[in-house]
Amino acid sequence: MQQHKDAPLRSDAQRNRERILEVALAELTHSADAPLSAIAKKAGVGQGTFYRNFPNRESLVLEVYRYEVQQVADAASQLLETRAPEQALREWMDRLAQYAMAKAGLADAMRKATSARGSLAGLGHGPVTSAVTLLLKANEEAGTIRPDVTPDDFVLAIAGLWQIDPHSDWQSRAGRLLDLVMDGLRTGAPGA
Amino acid sequence: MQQHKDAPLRSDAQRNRERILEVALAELTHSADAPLSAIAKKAGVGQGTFYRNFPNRESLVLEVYRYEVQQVADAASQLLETRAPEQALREWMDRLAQYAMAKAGLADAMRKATSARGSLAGLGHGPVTSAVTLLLKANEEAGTIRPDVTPDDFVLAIAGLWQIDPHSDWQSRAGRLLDLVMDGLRTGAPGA
DNA sequence: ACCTGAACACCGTTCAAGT
DNA sequence: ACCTGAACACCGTTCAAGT
Repeated sequence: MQQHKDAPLRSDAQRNRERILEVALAELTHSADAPLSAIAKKAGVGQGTFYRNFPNRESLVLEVYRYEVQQVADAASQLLETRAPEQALREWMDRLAQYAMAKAGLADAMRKATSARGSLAGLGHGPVTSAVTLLLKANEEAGTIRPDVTPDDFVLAIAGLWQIDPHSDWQSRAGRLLDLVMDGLRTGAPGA
Repeated sequence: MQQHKDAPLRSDAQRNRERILEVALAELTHSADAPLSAIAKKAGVGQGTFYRNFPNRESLVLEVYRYEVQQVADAASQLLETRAPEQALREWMDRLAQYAMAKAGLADAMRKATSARGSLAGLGHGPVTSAVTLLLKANEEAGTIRPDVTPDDFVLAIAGLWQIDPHSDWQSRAGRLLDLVMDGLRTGAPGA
């Protein structure tokens, strides 16, 4: 008997939750593996309170970046309105790279949000997959990319992004990778 | 004063080191994050002995898979002798995928062996990079891929491999990814 | 219904004492 | 020169006691 169906949190509980998220955003942005205990402490809540809200690290990370991830996802449809499908796709990828590099923890969140067995809900297969589906569909219909590319293919193809060191000059490395991916998406029939 | 210049290890020390590696291979292959303490225990050595040989997890992983990684790297030149450059490249990628999927810990080793800031020696930038360089060069000269692809580009392009769950049916996902990468490598001029 | 903080478990790392 | 294993530090997780 933990919590009623959709009962709103008690006001103090809600404040606690918000403070945790606030601190976590700052902390995780700085380094992706900041200790959870340190976050609890800085947020001024006990360990138990922390764990009631976020039973494990993944649930915290997903929640912290839910807003940012949603924003990235939303950019897809906006780009499709103002640009040709091909450009929209490419610019979206650039934005994705920018976000990932700016926030150290976001790359992890993305990996989990897109990974098949991310298990945990929230962004389950979520908004990013939807955004990708949208972009791929638009491009397929415009004939700018081949018609057999799945969102899963795409996510694997850009996985190199999450491996780039945000401190080095990631710009050129990411750019070259995305150029390569775009070309791969464009060309003709797949192999045997 | 730990160890003379190239003095051979005392025989008991050498046996210990070998037993650790033996156990570690089995253990890490099964799950990539097996506790180091468990490995030490199963190998029948004290914690201190373990740490003398492998000061951190990475050094152990690199050493454990040094042989396997070397084998994958060597396959490159062998393939180039018996096959057309394009086929050699593609088959090498397939082998890479197979190894990575068979050994849970090897994917991690690969990431570290190829990552720019893997820091630790051993496979520093090592044999894998050499193998990739070889394969890319042969293909560039044969005109089967574009001439501006660096080993770094390639490593980032196939990074999706390390993200595939070895327990699911990885075959098709890896295959589709590698098809896509091959096409990206082949096509004409890069973007703006 | 929610909070706190001590307590526990686990794992990596060090080090004094042995041979 | 090398080994052992107890001891320490750190972090995640649980839970009895409080309001």
